[in-house]
Amino acid sequence: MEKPKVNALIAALERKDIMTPEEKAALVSLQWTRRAFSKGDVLVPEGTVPTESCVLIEGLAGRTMLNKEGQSQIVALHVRGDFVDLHSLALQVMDHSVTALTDCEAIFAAHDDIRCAMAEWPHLARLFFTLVATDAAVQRNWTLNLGRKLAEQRLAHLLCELVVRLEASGSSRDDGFGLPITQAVLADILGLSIVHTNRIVSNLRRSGLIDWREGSIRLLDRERLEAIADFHPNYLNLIRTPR
Amino acid sequence: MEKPKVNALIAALERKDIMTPEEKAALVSLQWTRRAFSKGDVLVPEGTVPTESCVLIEGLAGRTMLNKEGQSQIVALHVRGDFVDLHSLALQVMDHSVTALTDCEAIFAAHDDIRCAMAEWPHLARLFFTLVATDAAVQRNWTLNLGRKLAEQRLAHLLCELVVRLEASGSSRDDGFGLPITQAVLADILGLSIVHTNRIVSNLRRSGLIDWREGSIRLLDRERLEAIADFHPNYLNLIRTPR
DNA sequence: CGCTAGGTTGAGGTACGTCAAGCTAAGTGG
DNA sequence: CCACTTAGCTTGACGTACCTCAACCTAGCG
Repeated sequence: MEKPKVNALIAALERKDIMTPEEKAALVSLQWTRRAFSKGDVLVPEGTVPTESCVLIEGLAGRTMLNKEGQSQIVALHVRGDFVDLHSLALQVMDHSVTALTDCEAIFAAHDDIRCAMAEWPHLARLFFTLVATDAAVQRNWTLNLGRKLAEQRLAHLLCELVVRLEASGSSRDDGFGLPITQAVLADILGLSIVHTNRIVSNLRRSGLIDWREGSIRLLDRERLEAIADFHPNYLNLIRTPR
Repeated sequence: MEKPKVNALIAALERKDIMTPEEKAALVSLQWTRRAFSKGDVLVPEGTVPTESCVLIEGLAGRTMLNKEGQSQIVALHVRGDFVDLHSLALQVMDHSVTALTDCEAIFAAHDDIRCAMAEWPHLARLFFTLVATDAAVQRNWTLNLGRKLAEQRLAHLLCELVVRLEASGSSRDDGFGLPITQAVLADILGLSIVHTNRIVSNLRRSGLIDWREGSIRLLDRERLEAIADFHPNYLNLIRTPR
């Protein structure tokens, strides 16, 4: 595994706290395997018991769950640098799948190796702990969005969150980023029907708040979007601090 | 701090994996402070930066978030034995409050002490990691419920989840448990209005599925409730296994 | 006895879902 | 080059799950 790939993870961790050279070396020296996925592929299938965890190096991935009628809900999104499947280190059978929403690249390391590194480097372990705690904080916000916000607020919140996360990972410039997904996928993220999703996207377009075409979106007025969404980025834990 | 209080936490951890006597001793030897809270009190306030974490010893606590109109959503519940505020070890400013939904008792330990114990006992650290990962798994399920399930299914799912968690913590017998909360609080958990919450509670009552009065609820037909909710307890990670 | 918190019910409104049709752009085969 | 198909987007009409407002009821309590 060439080093540049692992750098996306190291950069993500260094957004949380400064790392020692030894901690970085420990990460680099893990036996990483790189795999490429096409849009629609499954990175981690439901029902399996993973023995390795993966870091997303490129693309957009989603955690997909189904209700009993077969409707799907994407309960979480992952971007470049996210340690997507750190959870599986602690959990057993996957109760959902991780799927590629766009073409993706990911690197995988064995659970045993990760556990060894965590035992040897307690501060590294705390950084991993921070990643899982941050994921949980994002998940709580999504819960609030689905429980107590209108469709348009939900969409605005999603876009505000994504642009901040993508800026942090170096995948957004000028309030814009690649978003090559269909409105059907967006509907599954927002917990809406396709038709209603289309209508609120149109609303934001007509209000001059977003420009979304050919797989790229630009937020034309972040201040107003953040006001609509009641977006406060604290929960993303992007401030570097001793942990 | 007398030992019996810490035992609720040790019991919760031992539901995940066997612990060594040394690990238990390390937990017991932490400087725990016990505090009692009345219904409605705040255990951990929004906007603060906690320097200690708490374990719930008795009662029901909720994580409460607000939308900009001031409507509240309870995004997570905690029962006896839950390490409620382990997250704050890794995070900074609280973006929500933890409140007592019933009278509660909790024990608090300093972050620094917990970090020391985790550095010294890597397996203990992995168990804490498992707790946070499990919380996140529960949160993903709530996201699915709010996004893609009808009100009655949501309520059924909540009750099925609660009875399993309370059985595990020894607070439920014969499919019943104490639930001394108002329907207004239940509405904030389910993301519904009070009126509609009342209607679906009445539905489940009339269908002979639940008996809820005087602060106690009994699930009269768990099989049918689980079918309505599409409830599969795997995600609660209650199987003891090496972690 | 009046007050209050909580539960219950009805009537009407709204944010969303469902169904259906038509549109466009890209790809495919002749 | 043109039919033809298909995926995705868009719009209209209508249905429904849930919300809001309002009234009333009950039990507990000072």
